[in-house]
Amino acid sequence: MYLHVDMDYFYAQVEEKRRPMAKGKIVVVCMYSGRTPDSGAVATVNYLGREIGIKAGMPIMLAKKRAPPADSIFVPADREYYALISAQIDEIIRKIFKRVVQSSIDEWNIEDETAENAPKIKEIIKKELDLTCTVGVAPSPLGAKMAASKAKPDGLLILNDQTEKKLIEDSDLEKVPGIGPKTAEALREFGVNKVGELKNVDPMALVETFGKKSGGWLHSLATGNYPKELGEEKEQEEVSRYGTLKEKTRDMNMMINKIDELEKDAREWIMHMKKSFRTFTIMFITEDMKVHSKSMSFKNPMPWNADTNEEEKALIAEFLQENHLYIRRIGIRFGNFMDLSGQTTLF
DNA sequence: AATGATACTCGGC
DNA sequence: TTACGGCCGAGTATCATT
Repeated sequence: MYLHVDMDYFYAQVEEKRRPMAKGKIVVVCMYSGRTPDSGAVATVNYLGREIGIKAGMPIMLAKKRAPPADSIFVPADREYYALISAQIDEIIRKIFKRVVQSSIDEWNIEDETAENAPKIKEIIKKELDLTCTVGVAPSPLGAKMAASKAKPDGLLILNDQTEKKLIEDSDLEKVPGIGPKTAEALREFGVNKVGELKNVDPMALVETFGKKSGGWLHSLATGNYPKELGEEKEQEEVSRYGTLKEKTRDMNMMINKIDELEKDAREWIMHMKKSFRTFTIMFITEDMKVHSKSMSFKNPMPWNADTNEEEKALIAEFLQENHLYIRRIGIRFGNFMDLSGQTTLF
């Protein structure tokens, strides 16, 4: 039996509790880019805002056009604070359950003998933090997550073998976690509009189109043969920081300055985690909003404060040579970590 | 031919 | 009129090594 806990409109709900001002208002949590006063995107919005069509990912300017100023507040996302609240929720959940895997800042997967404790999670989180969540319970982690999606906000939905099967088979393609707009569109080419209709597609054709892993998984949705186990908790494998440039540019100094600013934070994380890194990547978001990247790996693990200035410049120069578009946002990513401690056991 | 490493893109949240 | 973030892991093609 699996439980899936999903906090309701998490960032916006946390902001509602934190600001008495927000009571009864549309709350739009924004990631401001600093490019112009209102440029940026919506991270999330409460249900009052969703009712009038404001959505995550929407440009802030567009959201402002829809929101009556007197009835709405726009607040900058404060991820450190949300991470703190997330850690408190994590602690609460781990006091109740043994097998827990946190899958994002506001979602948890749990394995338990029964569904009995599902209402208890909701009660305790409400009582201790005054936050609502939705809990899905099902024979598989996938079913539990889809149950939670269906029941939100502030819901509880418990499925058995039959109702889980039905929920998945009757589901629209995009409502299955892992099927996005691209996969859904490609499946429509096969004449598939609901998950259950995947039964009619030759598994080989799915593998052909989507690759071994994804194709096999899609086929499993139709046969009911999808994974029934909780995954392992994994250590973070990469750390990245992104930023928006003041203006679109192809100027090396502008980009290097931004990278230097961004990587400080990422490197601090590496230091705190007592890691070394072997791979780093420069990410480019061009004026057409497309994402590109250039990466390289060192033969040996590098300390958190290793100087990578020359390598960064080389990757940027390479990108500029291959690509003629202006760059709007830039980012840096470190990965391929090695532990600096506890290596003695290797010998 | 098999296995592993690397570079890069996709997409969820 | 247009408007647009910052993360992270999964997946895959291709290259290198044996």
